[in-house]
Amino acid sequence: MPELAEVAYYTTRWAAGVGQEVLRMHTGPKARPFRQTAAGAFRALVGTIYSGARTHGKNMLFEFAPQLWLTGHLGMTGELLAGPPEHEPTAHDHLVLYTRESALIFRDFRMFGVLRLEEWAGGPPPDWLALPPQIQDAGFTTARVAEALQRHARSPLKALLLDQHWFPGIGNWMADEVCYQLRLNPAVPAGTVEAAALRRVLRAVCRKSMETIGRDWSDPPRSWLMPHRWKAGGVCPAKSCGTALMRETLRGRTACWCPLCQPVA
DNA sequence: CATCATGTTATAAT
DNA sequence: CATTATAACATGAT
Repeated sequence: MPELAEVAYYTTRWAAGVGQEVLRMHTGPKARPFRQTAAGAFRALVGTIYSGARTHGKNMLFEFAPQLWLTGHLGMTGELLAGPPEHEPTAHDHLVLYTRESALIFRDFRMFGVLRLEEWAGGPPPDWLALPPQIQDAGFTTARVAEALQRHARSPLKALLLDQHWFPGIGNWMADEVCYQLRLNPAVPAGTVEAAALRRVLRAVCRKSMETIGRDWSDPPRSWLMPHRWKAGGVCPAKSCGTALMRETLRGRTACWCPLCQPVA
């Protein structure tokens, strides 16, 4: 499920444990969520203080003082929850951190998500700091967008938008949304796209998503493609359009677009 | 039973 | 080497 704003929202659910000591923890029996850091290593979190979270695209960083950092992402079906201190882990709760007042839960039935633990003093670990500029950041310049478009000139626009190195946090529905708002077919070659316009739409979509979904899971505007793209019989929300939306597999993912507003060129 | 799912990554092909 | 395309991963819903 999670893209930029969904990931941001999920991390806020762990705010229930901020400032509290980890009294005990639970790791589930499945190895896959722990393919990068062995499950046993997470015992080191017991006795630390959970001091807060931040996100970068779909990546999450949680600080446990002193100098332990829990990182990872939610894959396709991951989510974070806060439960009562007596929470009984379900089959899909791969990590549960218990504080005096709450249980911080990492749940992911499909297990494409991953959890890592890093020890680093004096701030976030180097691999976190080395992540590329986020779309919301000042460093996300038109020149950078232009470089991405040029280097992947023959790639379909939507496929490039899913590249986390260039467009951190963009996932399937956001990529479709950006194409829709640009009135460009998802399959147009990236090399034909105007960088400044793409940057403007990307930033607008990210900002509004964070203000709605990211803040309280409220709905993005009805004028967006997003609320219509999966509905059976979904139609283009543009005024005086109403055309049936198209769906087709592009580079292994389902793309959705309006054939009238986003013609194939 | 077959198909599909809001993601990432290794590997193959150009 | 750089870029583009595909398959695999694991599980549940339809």
